[in-house]
Amino acid sequence: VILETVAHLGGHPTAHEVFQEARARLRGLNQATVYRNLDALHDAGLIDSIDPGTGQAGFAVRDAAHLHHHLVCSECGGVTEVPAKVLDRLAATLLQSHGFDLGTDHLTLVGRCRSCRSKGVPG
Amino acid sequence: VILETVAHLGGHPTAHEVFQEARARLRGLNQATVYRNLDALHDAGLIDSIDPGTGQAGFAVRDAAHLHHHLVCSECGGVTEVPAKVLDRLAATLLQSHGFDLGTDHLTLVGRCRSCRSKGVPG
DNA sequence: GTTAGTGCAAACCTTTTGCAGCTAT
DNA sequence: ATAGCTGCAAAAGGTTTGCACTAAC
Repeated sequence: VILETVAHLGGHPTAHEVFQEARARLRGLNQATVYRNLDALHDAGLIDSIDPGTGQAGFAVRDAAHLHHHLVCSECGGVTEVPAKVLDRLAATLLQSHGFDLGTDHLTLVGRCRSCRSKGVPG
Repeated sequence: VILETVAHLGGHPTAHEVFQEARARLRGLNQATVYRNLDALHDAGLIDSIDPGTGQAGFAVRDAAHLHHHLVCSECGGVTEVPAKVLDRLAATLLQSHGFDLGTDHLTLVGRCRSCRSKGVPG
């Protein structure tokens, strides 16, 4: 049911959001159970866990058809999704030079988004 | 003194590590003061704050001569540093395609390190 | 009857905040 | 006295854990 809830919510809901929604289906559901299941599903490779830098983890069903990474603006906190293939070249480079196998989904890249840049605050 | 402590520690100490070390110099120093100063120094652009995905923030003096990013292994938690210029091409691409100005230092990239990959666990 | 998963509540950890006091302007 | 920074203690927020209980094999 937890997995269905994550899928149903779409996007990248936080543990608390999953909890709220799942509890609507299973009365009496406890937050600890949600965390335990989220963790188990993550270990099982069925969901991704995401660190958006906000202090709370996000979750999403693993979906090969919609691999993407996140551009997080350090000023406004806005999140933009970019297709995973944008990092293909970088991934190849890192694999070659450091033997490091870059994750293929839900990496978080921090920077300044277009609108915050155009507001003209010096970097 | 906080700034000196971060510089003296080197690497990417956590707030708690800075606190411990700084307290050795200033008896009675409080954790709240460390957080307040770390925040102020970060706002002033003198130090970078880093999200290593461990739930506690890291800090480092901003040093144009040693710009780098972090490769964090999702299995062993090990951190490898890579020169910032590795991401130059990606940064240019993102700027062009999304108007997104990628941070130049201390980004965190998650994946699997060489030794964990060679231990042969399927990914 | 042993294992796995649950609710509940309390603990945990990092970080933030309210407040009173000190220092220098 | 006023503004700014401090210590202290307590709160906040997200997450984890101990324990007793239930359901399943």
